[in-house]
Amino acid sequence: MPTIRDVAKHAGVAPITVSRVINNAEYVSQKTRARVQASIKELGYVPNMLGLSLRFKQTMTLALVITDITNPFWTTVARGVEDVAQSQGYSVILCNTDESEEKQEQYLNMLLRRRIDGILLVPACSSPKAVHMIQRQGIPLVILDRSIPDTEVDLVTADSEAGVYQLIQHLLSLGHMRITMLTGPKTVSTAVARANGYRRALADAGLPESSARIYWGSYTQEGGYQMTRQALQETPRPTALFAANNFVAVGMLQALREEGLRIPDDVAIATIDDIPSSPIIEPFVTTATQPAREMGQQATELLLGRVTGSLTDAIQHIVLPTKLTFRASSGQKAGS
Amino acid sequence: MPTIRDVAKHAGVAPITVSRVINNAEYVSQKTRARVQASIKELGYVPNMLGLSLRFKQTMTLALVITDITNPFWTTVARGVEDVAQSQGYSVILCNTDESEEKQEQYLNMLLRRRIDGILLVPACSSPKAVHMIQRQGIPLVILDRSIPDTEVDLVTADSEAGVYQLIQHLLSLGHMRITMLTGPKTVSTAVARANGYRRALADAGLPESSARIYWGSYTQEGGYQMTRQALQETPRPTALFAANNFVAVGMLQALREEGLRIPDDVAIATIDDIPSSPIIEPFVTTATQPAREMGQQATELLLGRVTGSLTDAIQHIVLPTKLTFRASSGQKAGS
DNA sequence: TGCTATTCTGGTATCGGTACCATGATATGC
DNA sequence: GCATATCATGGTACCGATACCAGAATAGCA
Repeated sequence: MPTIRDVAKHAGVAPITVSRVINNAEYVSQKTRARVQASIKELGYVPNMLGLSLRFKQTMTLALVITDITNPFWTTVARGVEDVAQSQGYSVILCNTDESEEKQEQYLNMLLRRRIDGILLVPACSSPKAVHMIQRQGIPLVILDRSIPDTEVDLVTADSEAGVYQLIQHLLSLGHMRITMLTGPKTVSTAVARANGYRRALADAGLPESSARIYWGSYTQEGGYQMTRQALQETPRPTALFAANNFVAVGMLQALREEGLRIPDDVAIATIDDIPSSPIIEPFVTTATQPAREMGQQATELLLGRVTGSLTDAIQHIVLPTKLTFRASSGQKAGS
Repeated sequence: MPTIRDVAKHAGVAPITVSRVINNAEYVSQKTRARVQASIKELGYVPNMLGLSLRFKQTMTLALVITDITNPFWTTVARGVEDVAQSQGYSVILCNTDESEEKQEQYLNMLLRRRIDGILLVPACSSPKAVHMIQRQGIPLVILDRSIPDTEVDLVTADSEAGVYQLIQHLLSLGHMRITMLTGPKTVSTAVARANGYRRALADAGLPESSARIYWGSYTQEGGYQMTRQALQETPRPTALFAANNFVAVGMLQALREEGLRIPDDVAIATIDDIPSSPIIEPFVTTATQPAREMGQQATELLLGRVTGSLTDAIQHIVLPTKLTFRASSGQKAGS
């Protein structure tokens, strides 16, 4: 692969002159410019970014560290990230941690060695260790979706606590008095926030704390299935179930189908984030949807602000509203 | 950010000695090793890969250039790619072309400047221009999913032609004589291959060429909707519709729902690749599914074989079988 | 013609690693 | 005690770009 020196030799000039031609700098005569351009074309020369990256300490690369790209929510976030990055000339390296702290640490170490310009991180756990490691190296960092306690870091989340609050209020207004919450692990901030939204809605409705029924599990289909099985054992049976994420909702629906329970007649349900729905039927489940693409875009814009230095304000916490959609699964007529 | 020279100075040794400690090379005394490791820790030193990349001309980076990560098929492919790459120490840069040749070219130029080690490409068009540009630079390249005519290049595809053939055979065996094919643009090889599978099945069943009804559109929901609207105008109306990809199928279902046509009683349907299906109902649509994750994995293994030089065989064309699933939408009982 | 201003071109150093070779220090064998 | 082998360490150069400064060529003007 030819270098700038090969081109220079071929054109009978100095490397720096070729550089000036490439970058459209002033002070290159028409004759020289044409000769150099001919040489570039003939040799198929492509400038090597690595030299520049080494010299000027910027790689024009960001990293997106998420739990799993096959979750449609993260897919959409990723698309938002890539769009904004691309529009400003940055590339995005994709990393899947599968919620494993070990995998996350491996990835982060690799990213630091690569001297990428900034990191978008969905933390696999609530420990601030990873954040401190990145901050110590002075790499701009934006945390996505989940917060980390007692940590000064830019953050972009959706207000799922409010989403849950409103949906629980909605269920209460439909007369449900026994609403059970199925959420994620206590180490994941969104799982805790959503449980809090649930508790707050009950309290504001004047219900005693003891009326709260919360199951802590994993944010997976299997977790949703297990928690639903347990929740249905309660006597009296809950009249409504709330799934704290879309995978939990899928497991919940599976368990309800196996039990032969009708929705919403036997049990009403609601959830956070849409579940995949077949185009042959009307979407069915009442949800509070997080604006995934917008989260990706805003997080990337914030990160690039830090990277380029155009943004020097204090730490930001951007909270985007969720979008409520009331459908048949909660017992309400669709569209209302 | 400290360099190897900073660490060397701090530990009172030469940079090369620090290098030896980092790489666990022989011939470093215990005492020196301990002192250097202490300095590394104290300074928070992280080696800079850029120096190595520049020197040894490898960046340990691959690129995945697809049309759109929000399509679940590509998402799954991407996951397969990332898994294999990660296991061998490579990172993956993600690029969405949105089927635009211009965007593709921009991305490829950027990737060449980055001196990435290899490219996985889903071509936005059937022109061999992009392939030639990459091959001229000597960058290993594997084409995914779509072939490019008259071009010598490694290729990983699914045998969707055979999948279509079998599904059409299946529809014929159920007595359908008027089957209409809704496919993608003529410039996309899979759209052509799937049309060919359709024609071959008709021919082998002894039907005249004139019995073929093929609509060429775009591989999108909108395309599927438009083509279905047109197809339903035919008299006599088709008794079965075949959608050449999952997005087309979604548009098709939408149009059929609007027309109030029942599946399979009024019209039978089948498609390539699963469409998202709600967990509240049984999966419904008869499909030939492409093994997306495996395609990503095999393509990446092939690519890394070329990158590392461990694979020097002739050009390969890996064709993976599709998986047939007969469900209710074709008029057959589920599971049979 | 001589002087200055402008245009054009190039030499050298640098970014952060490691390969290569050289050299000094210590251990081993007879 | 001396030759040789092994261990331990360091100096220099290089990968491919461009910044910085220097200097040469030309143009403009009195």
